[in-house]
Amino acid sequence: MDVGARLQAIRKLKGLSQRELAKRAGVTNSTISMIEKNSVSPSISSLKKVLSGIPMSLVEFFSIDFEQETPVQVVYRADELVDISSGAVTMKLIGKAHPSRSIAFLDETYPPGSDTGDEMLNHDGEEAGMLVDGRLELTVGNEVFVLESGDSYYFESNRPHRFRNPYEHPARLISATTPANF
Amino acid sequence: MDVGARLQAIRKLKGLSQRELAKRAGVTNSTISMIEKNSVSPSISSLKKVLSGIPMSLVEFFSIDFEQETPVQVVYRADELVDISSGAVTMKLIGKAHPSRSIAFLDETYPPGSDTGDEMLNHDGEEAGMLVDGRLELTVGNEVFVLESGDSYYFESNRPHRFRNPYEHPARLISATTPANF
DNA sequence: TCGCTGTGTTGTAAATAATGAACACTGTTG
DNA sequence: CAACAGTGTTCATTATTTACAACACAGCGA
Repeated sequence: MDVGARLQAIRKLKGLSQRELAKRAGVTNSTISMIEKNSVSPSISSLKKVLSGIPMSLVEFFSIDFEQETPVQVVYRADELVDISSGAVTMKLIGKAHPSRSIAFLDETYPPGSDTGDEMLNHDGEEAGMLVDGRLELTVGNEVFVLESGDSYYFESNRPHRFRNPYEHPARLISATTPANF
Repeated sequence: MDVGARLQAIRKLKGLSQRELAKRAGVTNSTISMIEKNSVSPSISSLKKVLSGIPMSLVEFFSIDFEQETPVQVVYRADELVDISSGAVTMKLIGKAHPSRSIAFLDETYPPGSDTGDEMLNHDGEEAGMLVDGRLELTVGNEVFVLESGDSYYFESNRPHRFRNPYEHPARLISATTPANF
């Protein structure tokens, strides 16, 4: 969805005219018009100024999702999960029919010897999980933990982290990440 | 945090020089320089073009949080979870030491005959969960489901929902809700 | 040392966006 | 109908941003 259509949709949702918004934002109505018609690409400062009249932040502006479809499916049977595995680790995603999920809820299985590798993620977000079977090694930052069945974790996704199973038995982990990066 | 500092921080995190990023993005190095020094306010299309060389979306760009989180507890042992039970249902919260959590990750146990009652939740958000033991009845809207071990669910929190265990054995559910309402 | 390659920082000219003042259109009101 | 207040659009001018090219500086190897 382009910037113009986005702005227009938001403006109309708020019940504002181009002139009204322009007045509140401290710009001219023609500016709003041009932006909405995509005949210009506004500068960050301009768009910020315009949005201040709503008011709305840049993040909100680009995040707003206008699709508000009613999610059809609620329950997913054990054999209905989407397999998004990469490598040895089995990852099954819950809620495949959900259009714009905000949680990535996974059922993960780490066979002996498996490893997610070192990830350096910068984006915002948090993740939590609980080990329901087996034993698993978790590294967050420069700390190494050994999770036993029933143990859990919670950390910021932007901290470098890694899961590894150096043990003899497979480990089963149920995890949740937000925002969903799948 | 301003746009210039933000771009510079991200660029350096990715280990790119101004020229390298400029080349990947299809702009000139001076553009990057000016933006980072805040001597200009780039247009949306320009910034988008620049970010495409990272690559990164506008949402991500404005969302990234550079605050170095104070190291908090990462791993929670099985006996360290916070019991937030109300009534017969046992609910244990993961990540008690986490200052401002965005996920409520719970280990829930429904004894035979237990029931969350009819909840009409107004708050926004989504929730997902997986049944790891027993059998549980889930009502969402006017639909009733019977979850077996390994089954899962995903729905919008604002839909009326209810969990109930009319069976003989306790049911264990692992769930995630966002945003966290605890 | 010199030359080279990388870095980021400037001028100046060309491209692009914002303003201010029109325009055309609609619905309302006397 | 005619005057009016509202809407969004368009155009010439002004202001801002971009590209291109040069510059200054730092590290490195012959």
